[in-house]
Amino acid sequence: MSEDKTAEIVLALEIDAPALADRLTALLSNIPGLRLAAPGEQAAAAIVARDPRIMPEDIALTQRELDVLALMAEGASNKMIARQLGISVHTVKFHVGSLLDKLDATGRTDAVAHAARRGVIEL
Amino acid sequence: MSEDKTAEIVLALEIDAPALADRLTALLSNIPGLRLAAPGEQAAAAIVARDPRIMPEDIALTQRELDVLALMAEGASNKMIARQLGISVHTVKFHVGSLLDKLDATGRTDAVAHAARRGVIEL
DNA sequence: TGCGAAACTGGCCGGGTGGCCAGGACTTCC
DNA sequence: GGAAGTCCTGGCCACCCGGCCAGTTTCGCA
Repeated sequence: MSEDKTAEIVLALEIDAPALADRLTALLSNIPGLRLAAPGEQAAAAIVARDPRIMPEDIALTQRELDVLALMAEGASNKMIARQLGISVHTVKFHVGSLLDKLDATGRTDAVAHAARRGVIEL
Repeated sequence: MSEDKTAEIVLALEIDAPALADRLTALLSNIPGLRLAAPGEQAAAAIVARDPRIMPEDIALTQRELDVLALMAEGASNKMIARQLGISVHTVKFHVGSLLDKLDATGRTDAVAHAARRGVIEL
């Protein structure tokens, strides 16, 4: 398990589109210090698709809503969020309500999942 | 804006670890046909971390717990999960309780976030 | 064959959540 | 001077959630 810091970087290629995958394979196969992972092999990093359609502009969320959303993603309750932001629980619930509406979610768990899916927040 | 089929492939580098990011930047910055994306720029693909330590083998979750977890990630309530799996709400709550325990979460939202973070589920 | 672990179900209850109503203060834009 | 948008607060209430108690069956293993 010698972790030589000059060891090759193993990169996994996780792209479905054959055309793009082929070109990346060709481009990356002859780089000293870099190696593409064999199927199933553990890799330090992976190349994944970035479909632009997934993120149609950050959905109009206000700063306060983003604050609340971030704390929701940490599993914080309304009470904890209120304490953290220095506002009342009622106001938190107000913002959560707006979030559920804007994110088209049925509950706070769904809201966090939706937000994470479209890159509004990072888990 | 001609979409030449030999156009550069734009690759986003989404790696937190500075050391790895730097090495990848150095390795990938002089490859004809490949270009690293500027911050915020739309990319065809992205390089993301694949740290094995993050996933210490799928944490011992039973099949039933995985079923419940998947539905939780969809924002389903205990009642909906019960209906979906054909079991009672009490049993759902039992599994949710085990999930909270095993995932070290304070609530269902936190559980889904934790599970997504360590790759147990895919959002 | 006995024993424990896992899965399933139930009742109960305190507290959390989300939806509804209402109001006020502030800034920005027309 | 409005009008619109954001942010903040309160009360009320049905429902959901998570934790507690208890029990059952089923399974694999020693």
